[in-house]
Amino acid sequence: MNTPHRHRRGPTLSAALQSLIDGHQRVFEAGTPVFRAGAPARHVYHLTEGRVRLVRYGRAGEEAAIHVAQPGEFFAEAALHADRYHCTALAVVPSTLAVIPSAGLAALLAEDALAMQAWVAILSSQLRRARSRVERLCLRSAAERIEHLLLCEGTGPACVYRPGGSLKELAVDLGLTHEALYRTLAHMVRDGRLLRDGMQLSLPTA
Amino acid sequence: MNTPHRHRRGPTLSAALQSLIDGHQRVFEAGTPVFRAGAPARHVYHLTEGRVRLVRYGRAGEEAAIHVAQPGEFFAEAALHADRYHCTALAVVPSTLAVIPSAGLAALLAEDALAMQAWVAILSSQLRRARSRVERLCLRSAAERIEHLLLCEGTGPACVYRPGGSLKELAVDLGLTHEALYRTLAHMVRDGRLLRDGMQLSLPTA
DNA sequence: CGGCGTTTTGAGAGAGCTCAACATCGGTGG
DNA sequence: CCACCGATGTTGAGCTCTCTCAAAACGCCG
Repeated sequence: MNTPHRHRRGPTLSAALQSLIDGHQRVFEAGTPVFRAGAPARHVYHLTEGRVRLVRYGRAGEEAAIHVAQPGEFFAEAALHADRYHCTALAVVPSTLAVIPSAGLAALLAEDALAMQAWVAILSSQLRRARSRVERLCLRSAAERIEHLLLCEGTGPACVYRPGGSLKELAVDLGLTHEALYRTLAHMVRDGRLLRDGMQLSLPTA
Repeated sequence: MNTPHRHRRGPTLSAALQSLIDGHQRVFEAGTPVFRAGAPARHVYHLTEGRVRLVRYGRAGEEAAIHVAQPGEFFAEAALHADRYHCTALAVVPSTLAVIPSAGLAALLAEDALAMQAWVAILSSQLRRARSRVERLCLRSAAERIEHLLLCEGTGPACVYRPGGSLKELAVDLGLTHEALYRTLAHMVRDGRLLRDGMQLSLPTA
């Protein structure tokens, strides 16, 4: 049922930051609210395992997802600077996450320059990836999105990319249905625009 | 030709940060590279006016935009933590921007706690908006994207939203063609799912 | 008035979504 | 060992929505 190592690549956390995470692990059942909009923003969170949806609600009760947190991600970082949460966080599957008092985190960042550096690096890295994903989703065709993914997230000159999870999850990441992704992958391989070795994708050396 | 106040809402910059921006303004002609991939990462940038594309290139020379910076945004913030730029930045129109030495910025952040706090707040805010936009672009229909925009970026209970620029620019932001946006707005107003007063959009109180 | 850009509407085509069927693989239990 | 089950992977056919190309109304400014 589990996929062992889902932690996304990114800057390494400082030891102090890591211990802060390790010391506040809690488990939330599926459907449980982690926090609610309007509540005092007293904690920052780090998702270890599972999935958490951050949503806002309209008058008519319609739901809008602001973000879906993945394992290895911080969320509600704004609790450091805001009084109250502006959205509601819901565990969509059984999830374990670190519930970090924002006061404690603020204190650590204020006194530990290394931790502060790590924190800024984490935010920068996440921002860069989110922006990249925005541009990817603005591309109209499935093939363009896949090429963009390899160019931006692939490693080495061949832009080798190995998805963290299943192709189904990759499809969600690309804003496609899994059928469209399968078809497009097959198409691109047939046309010589993509190399595929099982789960490993790369660009042909033109 | 110009739209006077394009600066996006967000945390206020500290005075020290603002003076750092004001002191390093430079103008780039359209098409001019601001920096190139592989070059030593010695500056962080803040776009005052214009537009800058951050791109990566594949083997075959194909271009992939990582991000398109808007006025009021910082970009290449990662220059604080990385040795070299991982992408190329190109001015797409004549642009004025602050070329901030990363060493100077790092020094300021290290000694001025207020500036550091502002910096973290800026990054958090940008990250939140980028994540929200990712979710918006994952929605399939134009109407859903518009509703999501109002729910996430609108103010007050009616989710009043006034786009910063023209509807044409808003369409780009939503990942739609301008035709699709115009049509969908008209459709939604006709169906009573949206209120429109000139440029001001809001949700009907259900 | 005469451009220029935005806004708006029309018609056609293409791409991805939806629904559906089937293959494949790993695990579970009789 | 094999039957069964669920999840992932894969392919097919039709439909819907957006994109594309086209044209015209509108506002703004020289």
